[in-house]
Amino acid sequence: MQLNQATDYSFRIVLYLSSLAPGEIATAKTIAQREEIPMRYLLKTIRSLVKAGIVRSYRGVDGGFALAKSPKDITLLDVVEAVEGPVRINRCLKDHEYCTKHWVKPCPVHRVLGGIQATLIRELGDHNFADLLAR
Amino acid sequence: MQLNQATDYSFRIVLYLSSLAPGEIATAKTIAQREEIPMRYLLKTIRSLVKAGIVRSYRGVDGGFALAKSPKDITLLDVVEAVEGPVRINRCLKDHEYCTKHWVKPCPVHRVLGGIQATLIRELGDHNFADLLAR
DNA sequence: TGCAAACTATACCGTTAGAGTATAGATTAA
DNA sequence: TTAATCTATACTCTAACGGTATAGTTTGCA
Repeated sequence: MQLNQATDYSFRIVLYLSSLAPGEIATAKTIAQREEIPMRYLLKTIRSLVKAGIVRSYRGVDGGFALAKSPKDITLLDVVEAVEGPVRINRCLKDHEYCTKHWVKPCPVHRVLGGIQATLIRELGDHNFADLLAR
Repeated sequence: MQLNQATDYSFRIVLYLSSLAPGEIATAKTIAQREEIPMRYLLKTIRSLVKAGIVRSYRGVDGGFALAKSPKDITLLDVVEAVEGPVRINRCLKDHEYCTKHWVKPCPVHRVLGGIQATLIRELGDHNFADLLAR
């Protein structure tokens, strides 16, 4: 029931890139040092942000990373899903095999957890990185 | 970011015990069969519910398990915490070492996640097993 | 008294996911 | 052409998860 380390790093990566001038590029080395993330692990982790269209990468000399869109268009949810995939707080919400055991209708736990998960997703989606920076 | 199998089993165990007459005892074998939980794993898992004061155990012949209190006094949160410990959605909310890196005040991600976690905890605490059964 | 039906305690096992490292390769500016 | 960067893939180590095994304790009852 916990976001993993890569996600936590990713929050900090995106927050840092959000603090730069629009379009400004930072190298992996700079980000790693600033945010105290192991360099090679950062390189691996940031790939999911690139693939998700949150971060853009530039190869070669003077290359590096920059946000692919405006901080206000990136939410916590975007980052979580980029790194961990869809938010599912319980297996029965992922695989309907579970929880249909002794209930004709989906079991009540199933339904209530579904509601709680929906709230969680909504809240994560409600916070973008422009707002975060402003605080 | 997912509740584990033991927690899911525990929801079903408590829900089943809630459906019995007050004070009625069910053996591990019965619960295991009804809820399709491996018997030995159930015996291990249900210990945390006993230790948390949610379930009472009775040893010896005619022994078994029953709720230690009324279903309306047991919430989803009680069960989650009994099995997994306190709900912490991010490491920085567990260990203040993290996230204080480049911020004098706690970092904004930290603070927002704290709020989201509070909502999650409140919602889990809002649903008791009497309500769940009634649905 | 002794036995069998239950739970308890502890320890073990196999698999998977998480966190991080390593190596070789591709791209690009100068 | 070279050096600075990112990319791809694969590897390692550890801890947690899910489950099993064994031996022990408690209790009702014949």
